[in-house]
Amino acid sequence: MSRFYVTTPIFYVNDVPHIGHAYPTITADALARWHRMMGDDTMFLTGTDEHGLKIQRAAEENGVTPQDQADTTSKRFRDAWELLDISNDQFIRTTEPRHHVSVQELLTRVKDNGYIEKATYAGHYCVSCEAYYNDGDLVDGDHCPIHERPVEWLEEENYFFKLSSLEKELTEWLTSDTVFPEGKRNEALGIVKLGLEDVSITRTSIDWGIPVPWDEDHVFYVWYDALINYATAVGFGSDSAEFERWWPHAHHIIGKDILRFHCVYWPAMLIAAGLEPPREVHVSGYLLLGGKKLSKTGLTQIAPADLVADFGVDGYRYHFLRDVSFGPDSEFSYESMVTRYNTDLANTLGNLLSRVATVVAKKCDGIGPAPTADSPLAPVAAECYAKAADGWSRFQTSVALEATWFLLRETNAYLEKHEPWKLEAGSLEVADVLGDALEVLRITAILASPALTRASTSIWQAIGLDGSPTDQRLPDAAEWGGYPGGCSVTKGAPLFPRLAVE
RNA sequence: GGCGACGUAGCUCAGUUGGUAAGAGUGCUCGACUCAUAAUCGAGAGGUCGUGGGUUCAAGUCCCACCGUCGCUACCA
Repeated sequence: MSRFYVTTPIFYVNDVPHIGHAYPTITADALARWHRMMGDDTMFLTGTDEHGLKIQRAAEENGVTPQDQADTTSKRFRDAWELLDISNDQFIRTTEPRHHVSVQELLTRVKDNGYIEKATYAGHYCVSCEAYYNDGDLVDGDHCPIHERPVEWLEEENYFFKLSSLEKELTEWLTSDTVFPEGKRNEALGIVKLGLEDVSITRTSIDWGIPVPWDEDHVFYVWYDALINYATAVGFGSDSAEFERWWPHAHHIIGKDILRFHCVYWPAMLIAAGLEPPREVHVSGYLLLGGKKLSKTGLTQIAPADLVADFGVDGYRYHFLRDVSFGPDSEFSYESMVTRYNTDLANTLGNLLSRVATVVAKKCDGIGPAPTADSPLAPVAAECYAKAADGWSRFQTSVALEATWFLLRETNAYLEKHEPWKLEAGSLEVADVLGDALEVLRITAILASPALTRASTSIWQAIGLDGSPTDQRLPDAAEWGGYPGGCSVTKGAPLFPRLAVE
């Protein structure tokens, strides 16, 4: 049995959940669900990032404490993930006591190992980014290039992390199979090749953060506190046996905007602390609207709940897992969501279940027959399973689902070829054809369950099986012949009612 | 300026280490069917794999240049 520890970024609580947050979270969720079915020891973590100047100021503006501010927004993320059937094992918040202990412990180790020193830092600071900028990076003289707001001049005595002394170790780590896709690994490698400068990791200008244990005037800069959440959640600083169990099996899913932090700073911190860097980092692109970043389009105003209202949880999840190719930037469009829903979910899958259920009712008295061992669909199912498993293992969710749907299309063609609705009721041939189709529905319910958390169970029940698809164990459950026959097949309301094209 | 990514059918994209006459879905055209959610099935049209060179028996897949889009980074200031 292998271990699979998957994480999403932890989301900053100045922003409410939108589809840009939901995308990596759904991806991580589907992967976690797949690995659970594979029988892997699986841990799925998400959470919220709650420290920093921006939170402190937002709280002041709202007339509440930073903790209140964090509590409110953090809950909105938990609610959003509940709505989307996110099956995270843990939800970490960086304001938790266990995280404070963990951060202080990890960075103390870094310091004890000689990787932290004191120096003065001064520069243009963007409160929104929580980052310093060089003059050349600014636009319009004094505006942050990301937020296009004026930066502020800050000068403070800080502790620095001696990143520059870890180039060799980082190059070594990045040269192995660690960052995906490969292009992103080269990008990270490029950052290291250009030469690394030591980075400031503490602040004295604010107090909404985790105190530096060896100097009470300082708190850790929010980024360095945030990264450590991945270690905290699996027991660093609190449960060494648990930490041993999960680390370094981490698979981080991130957006390309935080590549530098996850592919350079984070592994460097771990190495400096005498720990192993994460196993893998998977970098996704941006969701775009009209070729522009989500954050610049107003699309962040679209709450997942709005789309769930139109497409259902399954429709929402399926669209992002199937239509977004993990890695490159991806164009978001409502129209393509409608198309995908209608063709794959309503037509290919939903309609297949409907027609099979109807014919079983008419020709087999509603009792689903067993499949045939030598069905021509058996090798197709085996190949689709292999491709799907490969897709899931490479974080290529769209590849995995495309492979799964191929089996459904072949099954529709198989029905067309044998026309069971024209055959004699109760005949052997009609039982064979319908048994094969039901077997495909059983296998598909399992293979699609990481995406279709609800419909997969509906299909399972409609073809008369007990339990649920998520209780099945792969790869055995995907073997042809698992449908026992003799089950009562029921035709319910359409699984995915077609959506009118607007 | 330096480094890097990307550029494959109208659209969205697969193409793992170079090798069967370029793939899928969707869209479009034609035909079939009517069990089914006006669903399904079949056939077809549609690509100089950004452009131009090069390496090789063989390149979408490697090398160089250029064009386009984007990113990281530097300097001048």
